[in-house]
Amino acid sequence: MRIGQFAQRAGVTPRTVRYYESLGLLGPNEREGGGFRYYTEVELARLQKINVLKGLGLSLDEIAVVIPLYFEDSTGLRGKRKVLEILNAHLQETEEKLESLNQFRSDLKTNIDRIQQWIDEHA
Amino acid sequence: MRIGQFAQRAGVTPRTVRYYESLGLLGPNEREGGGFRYYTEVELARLQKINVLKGLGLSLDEIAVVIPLYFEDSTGLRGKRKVLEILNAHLQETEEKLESLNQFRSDLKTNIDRIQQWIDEHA
DNA sequence: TCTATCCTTAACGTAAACGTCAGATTTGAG
DNA sequence: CTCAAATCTGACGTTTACGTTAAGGATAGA
Repeated sequence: MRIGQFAQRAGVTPRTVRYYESLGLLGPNEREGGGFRYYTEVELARLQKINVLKGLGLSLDEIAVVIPLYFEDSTGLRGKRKVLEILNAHLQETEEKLESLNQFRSDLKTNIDRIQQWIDEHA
Repeated sequence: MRIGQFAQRAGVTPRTVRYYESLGLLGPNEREGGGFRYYTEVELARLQKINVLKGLGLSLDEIAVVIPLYFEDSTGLRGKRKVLEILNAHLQETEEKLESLNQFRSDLKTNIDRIQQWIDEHA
């Protein structure tokens, strides 16, 4: 599959795919024949994973650090320890975000109820 | 309190404060005497709230929509209904984010455990 | 073979959220 | 009163994550 279909199936533009490649998020693949990029389902899964992580608010730089874990086998003990560090930091951040988000949700609900009640009273 | 101390107590820079003012997130306050901005604890609470919302990934534009609810009394039925719409949309987004974030957290834990186990085995 | 469509690189444009000067004015401590 | 420190208003610079031409080469169906 070439870049057009590849990008479309992931819900992004070809430009985005090339940009990610330039950042090292997607590998420089086979360039058969006329210099076109060809992708497989494996690469597609990777791109979709990137989108999920982006949706969680990770920057592309952060994703570049985490994404290899899903698709490559990092080798060496020191590398693993480093990755462990990073992941634990992300875990802590994530849990703090979860807490804030729950608080935010409850604030939202309170406000919604308050306004709804005001509307009901003045209907 | 003037802008320097104000900004510092909120963990931002004076430039950020002026920027927020230009967006309408913080009011154009009293400009006693020589044209300096003077702030109170109330404004500080507002600025801190803005920081929390930012930490949750809301854009300044989105915050501009939500923040008045915490500190001002929006008036009029039509306004209330509109605000209600926006808040409900935010609530839905928030709940989706919560779900994704929980998934992300569980993925992280899985990876951490996997790596930790690998390290233990090869220690 | 022709042509419509897809692909290539290179380079400039954009929006958000500030940072960073420059040059003038105000404040407050000594 | 004096003078360094803080503040003021522009205005241009920066980063992230792409969008958007421009000018050409490759591919596939009629």
